[in-house]
Parts: sequence; C-alpha cells; structure tokens
Amino acid sequence: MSRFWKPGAERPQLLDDEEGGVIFFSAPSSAAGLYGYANLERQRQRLPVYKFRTAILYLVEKHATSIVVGETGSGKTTQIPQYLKEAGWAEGGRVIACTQPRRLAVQSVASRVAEEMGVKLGEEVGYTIRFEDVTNPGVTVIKFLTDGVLLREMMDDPLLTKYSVIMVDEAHERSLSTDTLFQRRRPDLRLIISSATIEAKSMSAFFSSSKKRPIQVPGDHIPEAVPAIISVEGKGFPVEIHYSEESFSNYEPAGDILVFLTGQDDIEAAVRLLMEDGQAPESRSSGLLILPLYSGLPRAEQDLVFSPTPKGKRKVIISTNIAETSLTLEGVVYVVDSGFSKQRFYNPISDIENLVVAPISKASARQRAGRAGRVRPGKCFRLYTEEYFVKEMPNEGIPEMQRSNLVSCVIQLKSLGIDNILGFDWISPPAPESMIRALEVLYSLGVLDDDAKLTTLLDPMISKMILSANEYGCSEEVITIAAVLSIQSIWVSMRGAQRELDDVKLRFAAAEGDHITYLNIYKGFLNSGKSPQWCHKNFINYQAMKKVLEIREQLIKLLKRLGMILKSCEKDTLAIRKAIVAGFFAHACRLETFGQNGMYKTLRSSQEVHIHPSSVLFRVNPKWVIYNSIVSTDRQYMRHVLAIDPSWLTEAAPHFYQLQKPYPAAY
DNA sequence: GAGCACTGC
Repeated sequence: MSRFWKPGAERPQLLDDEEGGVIFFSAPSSAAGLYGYANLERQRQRLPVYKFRTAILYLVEKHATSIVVGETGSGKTTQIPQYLKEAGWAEGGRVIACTQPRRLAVQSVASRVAEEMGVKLGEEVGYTIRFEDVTNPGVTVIKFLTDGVLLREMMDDPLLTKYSVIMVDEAHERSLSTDTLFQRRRPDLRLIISSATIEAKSMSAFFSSSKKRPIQVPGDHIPEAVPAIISVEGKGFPVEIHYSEESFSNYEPAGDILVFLTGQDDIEAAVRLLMEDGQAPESRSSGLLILPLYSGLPRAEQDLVFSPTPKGKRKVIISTNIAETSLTLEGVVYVVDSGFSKQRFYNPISDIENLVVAPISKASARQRAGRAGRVRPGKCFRLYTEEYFVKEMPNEGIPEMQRSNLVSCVIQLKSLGIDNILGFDWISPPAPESMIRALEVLYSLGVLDDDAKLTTLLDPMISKMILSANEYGCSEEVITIAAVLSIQSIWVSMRGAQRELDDVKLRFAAAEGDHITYLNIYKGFLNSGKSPQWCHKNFINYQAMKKVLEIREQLIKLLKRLGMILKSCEKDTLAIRKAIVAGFFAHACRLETFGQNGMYKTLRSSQEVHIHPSSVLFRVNPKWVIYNSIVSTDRQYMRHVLAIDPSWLTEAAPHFYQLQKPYPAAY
C-alpha cells in the first residue's frame, strides 16, 4: 500500500484530546495547489475540504475509522472519494464506496464526480440503487450507493471484501441501515464516517470501545483502532436567526420563503389561509405565490416549487421536512421554522408504530436555518423562543434504531452471523422490549433458524407469506400482493373527489378483502395493456403500478435464484388467503360483538383497532380479520385488511396461539 | 366515514 499523505508536505500536526484518547487534527493555515489548471480542477481546489486533503489521507491511512465533521457545501462527498483514488486506494482491483441515505443523492453525486474526473458514468465512477446498477465490475473504482444497498451486499459478503474504504455520508441522520452497517468489519477496511454534527464524539467513543476494536493481526497495514476526528468547515452564507419574541418587519427584500410545518393537513390549511388573504387586492400577500410541498403531492405539483419565481412575485413554499434534507430549493432566502415535525415512534408493548407531531432537535433547527443561506445571506424566523432553543430543545433527534420495529434489523444481524443479539453493543442501544418483541415475531414465524435466504431480503412476514404461497401453489398471485403492500398506495391522492374514488373502488372490490382487491386491479391493469389512460380513468396511480411491476420482477428473480417455480392458483382465493395468514397471523383481530362502530381487538395485545375507511371491508366488519399495518391517528386504523377464518390461525401458527392463550378471549 | 413526516431493499 502506498504511503501518500505527502506530496512534499510535512507530517500534519495531531493534537491529543484529553477526553478519551480521541485524536483531533488542527487545520493547516494554507492550501497548496499542486495540480493542473483545468477549470474543474481549479474549482475542486476552491472547495473548503481541499485544504484538508493531506490530513484526511493521512488519517485514513493510519486509522481504521476516521470521522469527518462538516456541513453540506464543504465538498467532502464529491472530493474525498477522488482523493482516495488519487492516493492509490483503488489499486489492485479494490473499490472505494460512498454511501448516501437517499437514491437521488447517490445519482447526482455520482454524475458530478464522473464529470469532474472526465469519465463516463458507469465506468470508473458508478452507482447502485435499488432497480439500478450503473457500475462496470472490474472497471468501476469509485462506487456510490445507498446505505440500504450496501447492507444488502453485506448479506452475501459480510466482510465487504471488494472494498478498500467505505465512506458513510450523512451519518448524523442515524438511519437504521447505517447504524447496522457499523456492527461488523474487516480489520484492514477503512471506514470514513461523514457527519454534519459533532455528535461524532459519541460515535468515536463507540468505535474506541474494546468490543468494536478490529482484531489486531501482526503486519504492516493494520490501522489504529482509535478513531480520528477532523472538522471541515462548510461554505454556506451566514443566516441571521430571529426568535419569536423579537419583532421584525413584515417586509423583507426580495427572496423566496420556505416555511416548515408538520404535515399535509397543516400545509393545506396554511395554503388556504394565505390564498384567501391574497384575494383582497390591498392584501399584503397579493405578491405571493403560495406553493405546498410534501411527499404525497402529485409529481407535477411538486415540480412547481422548482420553477423560476415570476418577476415581482415571491415564492412561499410551505413544506414538510422533505425540504430539510431530501431536496434543495435555490432562491430561498427566508426560512420560517415552526419547531415541529412528524416523527415515528414505536411502542413494543402494543407493537404499534405511531406518527406524532414532536419538537425537532437543535440539529434539525440548524439544518432548516441553513436552507436560507444557500445562495446569499439569509434570515431564519424561529417560531419559538431563544430560551426554548438553548435550554429545552434536544441536541439530536432520537436515532431510528430506538423508534422502530426491529424485526428486519434483527434478521439482518442474524444473517451477518451475529448471534448474541440481546447482548449486542450499539451506538444507541434500542429498548430491550423492542428486541424481545422482534425475536418473538421471528421465532413464531420460524424464520430465525431457517436458512431460507428470502427472509434476509424481504420483510419477514412478507417472506413467510411468499414461502407459504410456494406450498399452496399461488406464488404468482402472492408476489403481486407483496409488491402492492410494499408501496405507499396504488390510488391517486384525491381528497376532493373521494366519492368518485369510492365508486371506482367498487369495480374492483373483492368480498375477501383488500389483498384480493389488489389482485383484481393488477389484472385490470395488465388487461389494459399497462395503460396510463386506464389508470387515470380508474383513479389508480400509474407511477405506483409501474413500481409494482418493477418490484414483482425483482421478486421473480429472487425466487428463481432460490429454486422456486412460479405457480398460479387461478381462481382459488382460499390458497392465497391461507398463504397470507401464514405470514401475518400475528396481526389477527376479532370484532367486538358488544362494542359499537366496528371496534376490533388485536388477539396479541387486546389493542382497540378499527378498519381504515379506505379499506373495501370498511363497514363490512367481518368477525375475524388480519391486517398488514396500522396507522394511528386519533384511533388505530388497520390498513390492508383481509377476512379470515380463525381456524386458519391455529393451523398456521399453533405455537403462537398457544403461547398467547392467557391474553385473548379468542375462542 | 378518514387521512399517510421521510427514507430504503
């Protein structure tokens, strides 16, 4: 391996940190531009990260883990992989990987880097996201990928042998995937953790702990286990912060406004208020172009926020936190931060995930404010007091690991060969109840000791459903159901035209329930020749149907690899329903006979639940049902509901229902 | 008779 931290530079100065042996690096005072003078090259050298090039390479060489702290705009994502390649980390057939939490980021960063390197995307520089592999094995040396894809690759190759360095970008987001990624590693594999916040320190402590220390093998190239931290400043413009008790002018110089609210309802209400206000000619908002923005908004309406602001107007974008990280809005100079967002929480006792409005963290507040400083100095108006920000707002959000159902996470760890799940060392340990709940579900499904590969690739309940479908001879139908269940919704969002949508639904509705209804829709779609017009006419989301086709294809490939043969049961929906129950028996509910308004109770934990009004079984209220998921608002609503016969439950999972006997007064 | 922050395989 080459020694490369110079060209011609002296060894960078390292400072020891008193608290726990973490090594910090002191920034050099000037950057030396030793490279060519091509335009792109000069641009690269102007990026803030450039003057840390030597230091970063030195640290990566010396340390198994390096933590790079820097805001967006420092250039670390595009530059560090190139520095690594220039320094020889891609020699000898090795690959440099850089993960991103979002698909869009993977694509745009990869094309930017390919452009800077003057190569064709998909050759030396490539990317992999779900459904799209733009790499050329043997040629691609810098590979961008979503953290989810890397986790999948780990299932086949737990030591990630083809990579020399893995840079995990946006690690402060603390996604389930990245937190899981950090669990196992090869001693000589270099990890670069790139984070926007100095929470890096708790990560550093994690990587220093003895359990995580790579096995020390005698030899030259084994790096130090103690992680290094380096801080790289960004190049955003200053943003003035105004808190709520401070008065400010209603009139600000030109520039678009970005308002952060919590969800679709709030956003639509705000848009309505501002529009009504705008009707009056003398209204102060008449020069405003009001635009909502949230993930469920149809694509065409979303795109409006990117169109140039008409002359003499000011765009006001009222958004969820989709605008916090997922997309960048040029032209925003003012940010209004409500201080709240919708966040997911998981209750392992009831096994229900809730979406609740909760205060954001300081990290989020800073991220939101930063959105005002992309093009020039901006202002951020926080609708809370400075005292609240300083004293009460939490520094960081709660990691996803502590807010989620861990079923998939546990099965991934198991397949990585990690057996002592309960005693495992985490950056942020999840609640033991969540772990136990996940293990319980997996044991009852019988997939933990099973070496069926499918379970590591899909949600375990879906996997079990597909495996059972193979036995019942209805895999053709069940993979269609699996595909539909894994997308948001196959209906177009139509709040105004609810009646029409309901009428259309009746054309496809099956007495058995939603799952069979989806099969009818899929058949109709195929019969139409996969027609967008047919979808439009039936209030079905064409994009969603295309995704169903894609996921279906992916599942077919997977099943073929496992030696399964696709089989259709034609019109025998009993086989299909039994296969579904084999996967989802834990989600069984019984109608409360003496209750009112179609109240159900879950067999597992006697939770009160209702059939969601969007279900074809709404108001039909069969005595026994199973559901796919629960959405919880003022009530708990079951989504994707199927009518069942209770005898199928004991048939599919005798152990589970024996264990649960003290709870449900089921039979 | 109601409503889904955001990712990802």
